Amino acid sequence: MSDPTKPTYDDVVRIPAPPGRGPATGRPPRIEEVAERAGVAPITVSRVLRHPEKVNRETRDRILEVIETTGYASNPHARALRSGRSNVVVAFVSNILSQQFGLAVRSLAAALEPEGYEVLVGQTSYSYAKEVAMIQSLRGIRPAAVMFTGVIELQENRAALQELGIPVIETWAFPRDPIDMLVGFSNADAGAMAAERLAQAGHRRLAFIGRSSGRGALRRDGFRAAATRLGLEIVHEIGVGEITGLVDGRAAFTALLDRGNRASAVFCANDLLATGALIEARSRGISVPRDLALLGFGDNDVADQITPGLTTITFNAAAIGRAAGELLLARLAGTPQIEPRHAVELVLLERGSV
Amino acid sequence: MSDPTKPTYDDVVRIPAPPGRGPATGRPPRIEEVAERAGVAPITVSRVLRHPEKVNRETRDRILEVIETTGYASNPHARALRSGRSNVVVAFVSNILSQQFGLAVRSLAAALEPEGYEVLVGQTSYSYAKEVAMIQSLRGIRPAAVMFTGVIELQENRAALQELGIPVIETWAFPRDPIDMLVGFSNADAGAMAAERLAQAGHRRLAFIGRSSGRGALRRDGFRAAATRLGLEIVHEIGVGEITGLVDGRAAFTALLDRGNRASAVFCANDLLATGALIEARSRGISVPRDLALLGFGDNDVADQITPGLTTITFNAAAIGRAAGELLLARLAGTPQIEPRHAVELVLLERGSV
DNA sequence: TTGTACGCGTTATCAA
DNA sequence: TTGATAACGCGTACAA
Repeated sequence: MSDPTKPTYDDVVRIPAPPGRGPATGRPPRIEEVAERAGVAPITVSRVLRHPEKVNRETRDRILEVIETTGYASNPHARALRSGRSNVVVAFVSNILSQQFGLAVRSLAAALEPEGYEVLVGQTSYSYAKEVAMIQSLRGIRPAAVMFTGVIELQENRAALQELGIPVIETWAFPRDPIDMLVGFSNADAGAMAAERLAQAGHRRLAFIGRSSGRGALRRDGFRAAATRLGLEIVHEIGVGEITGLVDGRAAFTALLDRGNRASAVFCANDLLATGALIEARSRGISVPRDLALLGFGDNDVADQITPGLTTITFNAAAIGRAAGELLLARLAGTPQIEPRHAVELVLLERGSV
Repeated sequence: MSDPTKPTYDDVVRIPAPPGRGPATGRPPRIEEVAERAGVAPITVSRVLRHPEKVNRETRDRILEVIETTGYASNPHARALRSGRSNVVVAFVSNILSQQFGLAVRSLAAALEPEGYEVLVGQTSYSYAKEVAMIQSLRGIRPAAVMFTGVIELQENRAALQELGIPVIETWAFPRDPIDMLVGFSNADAGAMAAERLAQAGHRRLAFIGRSSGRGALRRDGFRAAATRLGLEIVHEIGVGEITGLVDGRAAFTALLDRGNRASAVFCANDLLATGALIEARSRGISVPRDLALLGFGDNDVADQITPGLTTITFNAAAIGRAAGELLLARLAGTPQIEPRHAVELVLLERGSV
């Protein structure tokens, strides 16, 4: 198409520097220089930054002014090396492409950054090997805290994380025994809500589409249990592997039809799957919800924009990040008596596909 | 809905530790311990890790064995402090929720991690203030390199980045004068391709929907120039601010209709906008492409799953990350004579909306 | 309230 | 090819 060897140049706008101090240049200033200019010892400058209340008001103001004019910022490596602790909070997501995880990480960062912490994102890719490697690398980085968008299943990693001696937040589930702190919701309850909603709509024969490990399995188990309790029958279960896009939902739905679907309603344990299923159904002339009801979980961006809107069970991902940030700040500030579990509410969004 | 105060516990699977070495526990081993066990000085251990060719083969093998059994990994803070350089490569994305940026970062990480670099993701949120602050913080972190999913517009930041003295990669555009290295495509060409494709389909009166700053503006300018050249008329331009979801595309399309649309084809400079527009058109009974043609840019996940598929101009985001990784590795390895610009090909994906 | 002395763990530099 | 020494920049521990 375009000739990649001779692209037209883009006339990118160049925004001139505002008058005043130019860009910080050369070597960053060290604490010693700030101390000299302010006529104090380096340790006093350090105290102004770490324990301002321990420094005389006038001295502090003078030092702060020098810090301001020099643009001094302490070297994070030296700080981490000396104190054995850094201001980095590492957030691990199992899939960097997930919108929900992105929202949670974003609000975590929004909560922590004003307090001087830096949030960095790592990816575990639903792989245990990767998870082991990343947790090993934490031993060197010594972050201030770690958050996972998920829970840790490998005992080995649970132990390793505990040994780090830093706050650890697990999310996206509600296990009996979190490693340390928890901001999550019950996946079992989500599955149960699904069965209840479909029963209420009069469905008796149900199908399930979802991952057969991890959180998908937790939702499936809750779905199964509630179905049994309500006297419903689960006539098909389509297990899927890693979910990379809408295409997986289309494939799973096709598999359901290939097996001669006998269900009148389908619970998809993930909205990407549900949306894909909805698109596939429509392309086959299957009317949703008239011919078949579809219920999703997780609420991604597309779910409420397609027609009919996808009815889904969801929660506020940003609220998870926010609550995680607040828990962490409390713990890092040494607040005693923190309730280390926070439950996020599940919500049923009615949009017409059931 | 569910009672958030009493969620059901999730019975998370616990995967037992495999037999063999337990989790790394306690303080990480220091180089001194490794040296003692191997009967050498610490510096020799360091050399085995940094410049293995400078160490006698037998000595090296003996040290490597001790490293293996102890699980030693050097402390990144100490290393960065002493050597003034870390193994961290920082990738800044303007929006952590973007799928395309995610793909690029993912393949950047895949290219760099085998070589011992760690990729950390930061977010600039399309905000200059944020960008200034993050670049300032780089002075302390001293990363091995930086990548941006975008180009830097503020002269102040361009200068600051140059002063860092580390490799800097800009992407997602093709400016005349990149700060350092560049892996991008021409947004002007993308706009031109759009006009050409619509002209070829016989359209004479066009509309544009997109951001009126940044890369959106570059595509618009290319679109305008080509339209003029081809004797087409751009009868509407709908500028949008920050794009957060499909809803922005719906709103922009509605705005277009409110202005009494006279165009027979619309170029949306972003697929989220285009998909939103397509959904809005469908919900209003406007047939695409019969009543109105829609052409997008960027190819997100949804674009090829909806009906009709969105015809779009795109590129391989993963290839950008990969090429950036290779350029960086070459530079970091000190390879002389690197061509610091890499152009990625634009591709027209025909899917029925034009 | 402020300062002195020292060490965090590593690697650059120079010497052997 | 290997080692001794010092220094990276900061903050803890303790002293004044």
